[in-house]
Amino acid sequence: MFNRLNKLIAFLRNKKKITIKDIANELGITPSAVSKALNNHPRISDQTKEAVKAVAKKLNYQPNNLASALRKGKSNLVGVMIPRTNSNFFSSVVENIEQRLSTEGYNVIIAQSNESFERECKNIESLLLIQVDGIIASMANETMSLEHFEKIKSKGVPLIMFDRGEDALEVDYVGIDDYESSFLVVEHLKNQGCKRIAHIGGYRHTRIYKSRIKGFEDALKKYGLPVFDALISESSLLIEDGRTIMKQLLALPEPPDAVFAASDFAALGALQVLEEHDVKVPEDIALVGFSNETFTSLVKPSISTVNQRSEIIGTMAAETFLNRVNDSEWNPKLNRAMIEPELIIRNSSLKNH
Amino acid sequence: MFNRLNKLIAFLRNKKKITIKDIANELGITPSAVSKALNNHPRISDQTKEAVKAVAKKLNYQPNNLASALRKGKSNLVGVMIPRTNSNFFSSVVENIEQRLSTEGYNVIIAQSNESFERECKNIESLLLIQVDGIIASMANETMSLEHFEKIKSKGVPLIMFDRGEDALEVDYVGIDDYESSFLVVEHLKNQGCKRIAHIGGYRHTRIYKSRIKGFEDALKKYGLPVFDALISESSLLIEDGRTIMKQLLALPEPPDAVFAASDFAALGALQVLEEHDVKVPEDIALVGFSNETFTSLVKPSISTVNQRSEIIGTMAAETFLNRVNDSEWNPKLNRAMIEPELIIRNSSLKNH
DNA sequence: CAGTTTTGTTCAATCGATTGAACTTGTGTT
DNA sequence: AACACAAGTTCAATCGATTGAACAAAACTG
Repeated sequence: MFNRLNKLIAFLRNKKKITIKDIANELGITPSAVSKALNNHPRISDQTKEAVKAVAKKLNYQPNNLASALRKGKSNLVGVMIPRTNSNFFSSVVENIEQRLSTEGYNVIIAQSNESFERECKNIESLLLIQVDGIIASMANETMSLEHFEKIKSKGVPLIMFDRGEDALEVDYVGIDDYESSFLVVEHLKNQGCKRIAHIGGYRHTRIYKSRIKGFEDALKKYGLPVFDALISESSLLIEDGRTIMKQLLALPEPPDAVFAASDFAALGALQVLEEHDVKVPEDIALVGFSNETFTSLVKPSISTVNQRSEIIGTMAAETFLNRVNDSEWNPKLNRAMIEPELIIRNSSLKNH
Repeated sequence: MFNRLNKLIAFLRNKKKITIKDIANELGITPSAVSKALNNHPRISDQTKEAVKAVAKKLNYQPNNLASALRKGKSNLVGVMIPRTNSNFFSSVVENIEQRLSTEGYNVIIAQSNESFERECKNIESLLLIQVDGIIASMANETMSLEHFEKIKSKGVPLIMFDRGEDALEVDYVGIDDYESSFLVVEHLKNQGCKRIAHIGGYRHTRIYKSRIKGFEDALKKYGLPVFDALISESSLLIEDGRTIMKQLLALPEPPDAVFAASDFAALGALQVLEEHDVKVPEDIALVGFSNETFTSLVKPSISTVNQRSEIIGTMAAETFLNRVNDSEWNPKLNRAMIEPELIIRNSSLKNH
C-alpha cells in the first residue's frame, strides 16, 4: 500500500522534472536547439525561439540551475556575509545589495558570522562550496587572521568588503570615512561646550576602529582640546562594555563632560550607567553613539549618532561587485570607496534647546 | 602584457581546481575509486581510503558541490525565508536553525521578503532554482494567496512553516500557541486590576493574529471581563499603526485601562502616544506587547511582552525538516508543534511594585 | 547554374561527481 | 587443483544544460 503511494509520488515528481529534453521532444528538435533558443542564441530563428518558449511555459519548465552552473561555472549567486542580521545597519545594507543585484539576475544569499571567527570561516567554506559568483562581506569583530578571506581571492572569486575591512586584504572596499566621522562628532561636541571628551572605542586591531580613534585624537588637537589617554578605551563595544567603561570614567577624579562611543550599543550601556548614577544627559555629560541603530531614537534621551549610509554602502558594494565580474581579470586596480558620514544630532548631545 | 597576466591568472585558477581526477592520477587509480573512497564506500579498502584522503588534503581538494548535487539531486542547502532580518525573533530563529542544521552538514541560506508578497514569490523562485533540499519559512504580512507555497510542495521540496503559517497550507508547522498567549496576557492584566482591556491586533486573515484576537475575546469572557468591539482593532502592527490606534482609543468616551498589542512595534507606537498625552503607564493604562524585541527592555517604561521562544522554534523547525527528509515519502502525516508562550512582565504593566 | 554565404539545427564533448555492473585479483573451501 | 567467494577496483552511463564544430538547407552572388 505504501509502496503504491511511493510510486505515485515518485511518478508525480518525475513528471514535475521537465528538462530541455522534454521540450525538444515536444517540438521534434534537439535539446541543444532548445538550450540555444532559451539563451537567445543568434543562430536560432525567432520562430523556433518563440515556439520553444511557449512550450517551456506550457510545460512549466524550470531550468536546473545546478546543471547550468556546473557547465558555465557560474551560479548567479552572490554571498553576503555579515556579523549579525539583527543590526539596522547590516540588514539595511543587505537589503540594498539585494535590491541592486536582483535586477541583474543574481540571487543573494545571506550568511551571518555572529561575530565569531570560526563561524566566519565555516560560512566562507559554505559559500565557496555553493560556488557563489562573488562574496560581499563585513568582518566579525573577533577576526584577526585573514587567511580565510585570502582563500576567496585565491580561488578567483570576487570579494568586496564593506564597513569592516582591512587594508592588508587587498580587495575592493566600501565604507564611510571613519576618520572623518570622528571630526564631525568632536566638532559638534565642542560646539556644545564640551571640553573633556572621552572615547569608548573598538579594538585598534580593526581598521575602522583604529581610524575612529586616530580621527578622534587628531580632531581634539585640531579643535584645541586636550587629549587624555585615560579617556580613551578599547573594547568589544557591546552594551556591557559600555557600562563597564562608563563606570570607570565616572570613577575618575575628573570625569569627562562628553562621551563618544564607537557603537550605539556601547553608548546605550553608557547611558544606562549615567542614568543609574543620576548624571544628567546631555547637561552633565553629552553622549554620541555610532551607527544609527533603531533604538537610538527610542530611548530617553534619544542618542545622537553617526549615520553610516547603509543604502549607499549597499548599493555601491553591489555595483562594485558587478563591475568586478564584468571587467573580470583585465582590471586589477582596487576600488576603495569612502562615503561621507553624517552626524545625526539628537537630545543626548544637544545642550541648547 | 595584459595577456600574459591573463594567462597566469587562468593558470592559477586552473591549478586551484583540484578534481577527483587529479587525486586519481596522483595515486594511479581511477576517479570512481577516489569518489568511493571519499564517500566511505564499503568496497574500498581502508588503505586506499586513507591514501585518498591524505592526497585530498595535500592537494587541498574542494569537492564541487554542484556536481555532486546534480548527480545526487541533493544540494545540502536549506532555504530560510523570513519577513525581516532586523527583528530579534526572526534573526534568533534563523540562528538556531543554522546551529542545528550545520551539524547535519546543511548550509543555510537566508532570504528576506521584507513583508512583501512579490518579494516572497521571487525568493521562493530563487530558492527553488538553487535546488534547496528544503525551505523553512514564515509568511510576509502582505501575503494572502498561497500558490507560491503550494508550488514548493508540488515540487516535492519539504516545506516547514514557523510562526506565520496558514492551516490551509497543509505543511509542517512550528510556533507558539497564540491563542493561549492571549490568555496569559489577559490573566496578568486582570490581576493588575485592569477592567477595560483593548487589543491592537493584526489582520484576521493571518492565522496567528486571528488566534490572538479569538484568544483575547475568549480570555476576557473566561475572566469575566466585558468584550467591547470598539476596543479591538486590526492593522499592520507597525509603529505608526500603534500610534494611530492608540489615539483613537484615547479619544473614546471611555478609554481602556490596558492595551494588549499583538506586536512590540505597535506597542511602542502606543507608548509614544500615551506619553505625548501625559497618560501614565502603567498606572493609568497598562501596556503589553508581543515578541520580546530588544527595545522592549530599553524604553521607559520597559514593555511587558510575550516571548515567542525563538530558540525552541528554530531548533524544532530544523528538527522537523530533518525528520521530513529522512522519513521522506513514507510519512505523510503533518507535524504541527505548538510551543508554550511565556509572558515577560516588565514595568509597562506592573502596577504593584 | 556553380559557388559562396547565411541561417538553422544537430552532434558530440564537457562540467565533476556518483553508482551499479563488470571485471580482476587473492583467499578460503573441499 | 578446482571452484566459490569476497575484496578491490575499473568501466561506462548518468545528472541537465551548454557550446563549438559540423552539417544541411536555403538564400544570395556573379
